Amino acid sequence: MHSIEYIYTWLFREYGPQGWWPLINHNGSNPTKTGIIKGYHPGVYSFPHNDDERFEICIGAILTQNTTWVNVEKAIENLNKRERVNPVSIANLDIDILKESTRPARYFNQKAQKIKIFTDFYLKLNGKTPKSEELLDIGGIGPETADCMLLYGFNTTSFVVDAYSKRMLINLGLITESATYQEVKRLFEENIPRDLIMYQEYHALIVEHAKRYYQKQPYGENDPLKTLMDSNT
DNA sequence: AACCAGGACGTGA
DNA sequence: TCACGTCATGGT
Repeated sequence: MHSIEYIYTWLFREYGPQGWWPLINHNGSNPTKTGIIKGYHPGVYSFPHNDDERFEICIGAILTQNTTWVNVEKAIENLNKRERVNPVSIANLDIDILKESTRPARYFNQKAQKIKIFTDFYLKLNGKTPKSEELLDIGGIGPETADCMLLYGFNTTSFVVDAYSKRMLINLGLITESATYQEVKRLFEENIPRDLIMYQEYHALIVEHAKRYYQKQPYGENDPLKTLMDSNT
């Protein structure tokens, strides 16, 4: 078994199903997770159930750029108090109200603009699944945000790479600092089965694991997974 | 009180 | 290409 698949097996056995992507309108929760309020649905893979939920995932993907999820939840809750979070109401929502509501999620000027632009794009989709390149061309949506939308919102088996993934793989000796987004993405995709649920769980599991061992420097200092992998070769 | 979150983009060399 | 600055809240 390749190390990439071994890591997944270990993480899943350690932390279990993660219930991503969290939806704040969903009353599920997982108190074992770090710093979580609500919205996770561990072991349930039927999401999104409708177009509004899909849209909420996409908006959340934009809001969580370089930001903690608890702050994103606050932003979405703020929005939810004023408007039902769906494409039409957000498209018609005053930009200043949007900024005021999403303030806790950082960079609110930029993100409010991004959300407006994305919402117009979303409405034009008419239920279709966008290509990755289309998402990247909108502006304000980079590779990770696009992959999050595709993987969790549109159920497309496109692996999500983030800063944590790189940090962990560097520490485990599987890549170097110079590895690009696409290179890391390919490393994952070429070494695990092309399975939607596994893609979804794997990225979520990395975040959960990294929150514990890869937040403060020196990164991955007492990562039990590294100790295990070092002793096994 | 520094440090940094589930990034993206513009700039100048 | 790439290293670096900007964006600009809130928890630990």
